[in-house]
Amino acid sequence: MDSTDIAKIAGVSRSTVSRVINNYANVPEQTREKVMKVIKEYNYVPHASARSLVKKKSQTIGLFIIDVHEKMHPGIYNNTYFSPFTASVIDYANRKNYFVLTFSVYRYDELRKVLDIFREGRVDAGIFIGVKNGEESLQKIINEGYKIAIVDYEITGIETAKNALVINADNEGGAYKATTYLIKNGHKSIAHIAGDLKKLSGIQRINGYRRALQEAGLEYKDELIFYGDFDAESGYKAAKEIANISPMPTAVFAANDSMAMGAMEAFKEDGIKIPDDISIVGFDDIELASYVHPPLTTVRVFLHKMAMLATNRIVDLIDSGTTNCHHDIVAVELVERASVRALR
Amino acid sequence: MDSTDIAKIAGVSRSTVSRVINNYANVPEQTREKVMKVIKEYNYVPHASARSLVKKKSQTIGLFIIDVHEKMHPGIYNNTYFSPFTASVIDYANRKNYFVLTFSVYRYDELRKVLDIFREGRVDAGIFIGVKNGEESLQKIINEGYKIAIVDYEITGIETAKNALVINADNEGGAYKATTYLIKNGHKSIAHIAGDLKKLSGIQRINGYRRALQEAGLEYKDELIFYGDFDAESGYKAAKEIANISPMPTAVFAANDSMAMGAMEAFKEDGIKIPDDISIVGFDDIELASYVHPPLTTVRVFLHKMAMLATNRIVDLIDSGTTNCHHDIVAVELVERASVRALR
DNA sequence: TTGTAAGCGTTATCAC
DNA sequence: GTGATAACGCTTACAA
Repeated sequence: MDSTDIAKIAGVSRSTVSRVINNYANVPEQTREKVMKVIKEYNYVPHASARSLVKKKSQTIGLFIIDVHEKMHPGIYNNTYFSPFTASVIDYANRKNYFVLTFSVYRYDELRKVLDIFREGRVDAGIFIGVKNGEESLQKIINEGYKIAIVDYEITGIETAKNALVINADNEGGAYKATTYLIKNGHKSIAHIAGDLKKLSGIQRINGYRRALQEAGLEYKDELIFYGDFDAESGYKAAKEIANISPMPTAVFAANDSMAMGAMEAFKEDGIKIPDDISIVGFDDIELASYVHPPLTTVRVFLHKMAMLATNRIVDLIDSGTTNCHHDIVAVELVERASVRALR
Repeated sequence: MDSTDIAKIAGVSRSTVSRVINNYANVPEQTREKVMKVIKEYNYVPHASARSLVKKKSQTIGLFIIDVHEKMHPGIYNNTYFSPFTASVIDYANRKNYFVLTFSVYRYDELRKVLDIFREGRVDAGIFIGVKNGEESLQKIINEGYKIAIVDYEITGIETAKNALVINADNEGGAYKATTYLIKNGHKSIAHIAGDLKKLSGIQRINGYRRALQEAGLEYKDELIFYGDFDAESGYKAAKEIANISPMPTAVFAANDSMAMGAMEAFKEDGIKIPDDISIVGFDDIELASYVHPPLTTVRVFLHKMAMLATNRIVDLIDSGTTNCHHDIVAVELVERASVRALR
């Protein structure tokens, strides 16, 4: 059942069918109804490929979840972290009549294949999350002029990036808040479990920690920084080391909740009580954070809001063609739970 | 940069370029190399729409997450439950060179739009999860002959469904195991918080509960059945009612973990200790289950395995064209944690 | 207002 | 082996 058939049955030409389908102004109500009746009757829908071939528009946006881990447990993809982001992107895109093609990238070399997806014309734009800062394959995509929105990223070479926009959480501010919160609670020796410093959020969070210390007149000590990778296991390892410091720091600021939870587990194993013996603050406020014991004090990131911004902005970019290169910074908020103790 | 350009530069015809791209046998190594060189040099990739137009194949499968709730908190999509399923589908599909178009359906009437996605030729096949049993819109899709795999569903009218396959967890067996486990632990008065009985899993789980009771010679009592909808809130409400029964049942089998956790919260509020005062078993083994206190004893469903089966089966169906209508039942396993107490 | 015809970028058929 | 040529199903000038 294609437009030719519909045209024949309705007694008009293919062009007229097309005009009706596309809601052209210059078709009289009478013919419109006549054609619509046949369209409804035969459940005619224009073929997507034929349409995008001529319109040069696929009406779909690509969602690229980059989830690379040092050691990959093959077959186990537990990136529940991206779940609210993904769900929101799909929802907002669908609302604006866009389809979403989702990809998971588990190794950086797979990112090269992503470029071809754009070249094939399979997507009109892309949304990226989880990319390490300055990633070469991504820069290539930007340089070829494809429209993309990136979460947790910093675009270099701004003049070439007329079609790239960026959405970040206020990582620096959040880390500052978290650390300051610990300081206000009387903590003076605060360790930091840093995240993956190849990611913008990793860098910004350690910076916020540092600034809070400095502004409070506390010394930033290298031996209190533990380099993780945002995974729980690295938080666990860091905590094992922290437990061996004497005197032990009274508090830990972890760059995300997963590492905070890994650390909690390690402390628990060693008989170190939270928050009695050590306080801990995380970042992200993932679903689990409120379920662990004690419930984790953390910095809430509004991933769904970031998804909304990314999607709406990129759709605007496609639809309007404007090269209004945005950089959004989404506010975060400290959520106090029970993993921090006030000293003295 | 299209095939015409490549052809011109390489000094051959479009047909030859096509033959090279598609790895046809009858092109000599020399021309192949000559053409490939140009293709590489100009990063030529065939246009997806043009290709699927003529091949009548989009090389993408649709993933439809049906997530309808009675009362929808607008804008908040917390379906972390589907996350491992989604991630696995995408991964397995990508491995077999398929793309995945994902949709979330939050209201049943939106399901009608899904049919058009098939008609548009946007997807070669679809995978559905979360549909209520016998859903009309889905039956329509099946009847029009589209290739689909459904999770948690029962296909009626088997002769018309040559292209539909089904993947289910062993819900009945799992519920039987869970209930029997409680019985073996000395429980005789076991309440059941049923799930959404419009879903196959809801029905099968209550059936397994019933069979376990019967085989143990225990009476199935209507007043011990509480009708929920798989959401935490309904579990919470059920527990509030259970707490008022006297004598209170010594155990509860909830048809999923969310309801079990809702129930735990309610019991906690009422000062009812788990497992001291009441034992509880859930179903699914979602990530949270091991983090709540006490850690929840539950029945593990291998969603990623079901995703793998669904994806591989549907890809086979597309590629081979065979109408080998499968019905898989994926085994489940009881995971003992700390929410059940042995009586006496 | 409507129809004819060209074109979107491929692949498939058929000669040569 | 390779190159015309005709589809694939649609939109869009252009003509009428």
